[in-house]
Amino acid sequence: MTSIHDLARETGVSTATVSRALRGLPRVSEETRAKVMDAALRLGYVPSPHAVGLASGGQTRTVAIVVLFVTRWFFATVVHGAEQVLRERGYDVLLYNIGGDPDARRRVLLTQLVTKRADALIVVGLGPTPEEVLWLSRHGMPVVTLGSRVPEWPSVRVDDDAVARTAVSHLLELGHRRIAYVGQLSDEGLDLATPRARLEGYRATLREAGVELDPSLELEGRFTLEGGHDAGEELMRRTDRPTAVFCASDEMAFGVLYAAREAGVRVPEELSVVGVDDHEMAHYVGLTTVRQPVLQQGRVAARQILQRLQGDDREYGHVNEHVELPTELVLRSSTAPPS
Amino acid sequence: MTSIHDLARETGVSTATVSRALRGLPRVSEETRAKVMDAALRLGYVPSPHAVGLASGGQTRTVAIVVLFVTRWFFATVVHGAEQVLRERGYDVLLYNIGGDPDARRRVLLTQLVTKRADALIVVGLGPTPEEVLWLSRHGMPVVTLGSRVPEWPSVRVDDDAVARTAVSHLLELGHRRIAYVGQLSDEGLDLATPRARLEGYRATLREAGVELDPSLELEGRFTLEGGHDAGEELMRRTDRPTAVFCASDEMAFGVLYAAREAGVRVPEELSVVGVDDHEMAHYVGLTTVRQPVLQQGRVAARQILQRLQGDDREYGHVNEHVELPTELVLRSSTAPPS
DNA sequence: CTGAAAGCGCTTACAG
DNA sequence: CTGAAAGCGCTTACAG
Repeated sequence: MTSIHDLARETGVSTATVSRALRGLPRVSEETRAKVMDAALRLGYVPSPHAVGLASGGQTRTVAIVVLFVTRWFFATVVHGAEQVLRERGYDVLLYNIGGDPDARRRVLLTQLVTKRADALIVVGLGPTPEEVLWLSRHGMPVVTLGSRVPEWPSVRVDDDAVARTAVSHLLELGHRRIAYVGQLSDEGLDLATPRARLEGYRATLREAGVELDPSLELEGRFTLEGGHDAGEELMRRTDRPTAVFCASDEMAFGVLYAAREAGVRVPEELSVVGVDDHEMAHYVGLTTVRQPVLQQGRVAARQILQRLQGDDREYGHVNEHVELPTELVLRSSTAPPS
Repeated sequence: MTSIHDLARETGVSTATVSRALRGLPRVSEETRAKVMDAALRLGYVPSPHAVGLASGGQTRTVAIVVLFVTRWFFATVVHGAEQVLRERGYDVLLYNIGGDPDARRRVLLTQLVTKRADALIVVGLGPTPEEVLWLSRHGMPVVTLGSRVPEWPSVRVDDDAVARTAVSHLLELGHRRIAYVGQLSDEGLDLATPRARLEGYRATLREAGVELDPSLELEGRFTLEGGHDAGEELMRRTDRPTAVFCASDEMAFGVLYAAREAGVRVPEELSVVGVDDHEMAHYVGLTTVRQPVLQQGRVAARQILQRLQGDDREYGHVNEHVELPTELVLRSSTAPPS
């Protein structure tokens, strides 16, 4: 591989001058610059990021994104949004998909990342533990969280409590009293802020409306289509079937809808279903849902990181430390008053 | 940040010994090793990847994956499979989502990657141009392609021609003669191998069955749900509606199914629909489809890269240069003989 | 088993 | 405008 020395030899100047010329620094004569650029092109010169990084203080121009499951619509969309903004600004994206494995989480967050392979980190969907906050802070890693919030770091999210309240209130207003919840009940050692907040929001809204909580109406849906379908089947089998279901994600809601159809339970006449996200498919299946801006959350998180890294408030305006994006109830044909 | 020098001073040995001790190299006394390890832990030592890379010949332990759209099920799943295998072996994944933008493609493939930020590259869904092959080869970048094939590099894929033949033959055998195609017709400057191969397969199968090709039956579906829906609507409006549709992806097929439902066209009585992928949702909507192993393609591509990078055939067995994974027709309720 | 020294490919004051 | 030289944080023969 051709190095800066080859260019120096080729053009008859010093490596220092080559370096300046290549990077467009001032105080290089146009003639010299042209000679150097030409040689670089001819010899197919490409700088070594390792050498550049070492010599100029360790920047990698890389941002790591840690997600739970790239294959879920929410996460894939967030990554898409963040990657786009970061790449525009010349940053590369290192993707870590921890896939619900607590070990992987530990390895990535507590070992891998601190290895200085990225300048900053976007954590999506995980509520960082105090240990993680301490460790990453100690190693000087700038972090923004997406979908959860800790006081130490900037964050982007929607108000998951409000999301649940919106959905459940809608069902209550329609006259439902037996309302099931399909979400994620067990954490499996991961700290997942979102499922917990939505479950709490569901419970609180019912309680405040004077509806007694029924633990048998809280089902595990694993935040997947299949999990939602399993939960739906379970619900359809019951003699005291609820009249409505609040699903903490659209993908789970789709599963419930399919289970209902298979069981011959009509939606919305016999069962109302509401989801969260406004997944691209929600429109087509007529799912009432609480829409959240997903792509935008990814973009905002990326901007917060860039601001932190480059400190240019001018370009992005003032980015709040804790950004909370609005959500909105989208009425479609999967909800109606109980018959 | 604490460096190898701090550890050397702290433990009273040379940096050379510290380096050996840290990396578990032989010829270090147990006592010394323990002292060094202890100091490293106490001082929170983390090696600088830049320094390591520079000193030991430029390896980054990073593999780049270039995809078209992370948000599409196929790509997200491939990334998931590849990332998992790579991370297990200690490699990080750099994700480039070029999003159908030819400029982004140029910038990433022809500029960014060659910058030595990754040891190797997995290209997903793009048919590399001769220029790209030449350029990346010249820069010594190991590449494997997924979903396309060039003679110069290993590849993993399914036989897209056979995929289309399977789907269309199924429809022909059911007795259909007017069979539409929904896929991607225009390339927009990207070289997409898959859409082209499926379209050609569709045409060839019809031709060989003696069915005259009707250009008005080839519709643009952009490989998205919405694109499929648009194409579906267009088809439903026609007076000479086809009796069957072959969609080059399940997501487009879902769109067609929704369009049919909205138009009151019954599936499969009045319209047969077959897709490609076996998307997780296909089962629930009863879509007949040609299943391809998606996760596995990602895993195999990762293994091919690792083999190339580490040259250990033992662990992975012999990995063929060009791997073609089998596909299979999955019969469900969206296809039937024309009425 | 351990150390001194060169070297990886750049950048960056400091002189001139 | 340009160059000599030190330095970034490691690894790696080479001696001992």
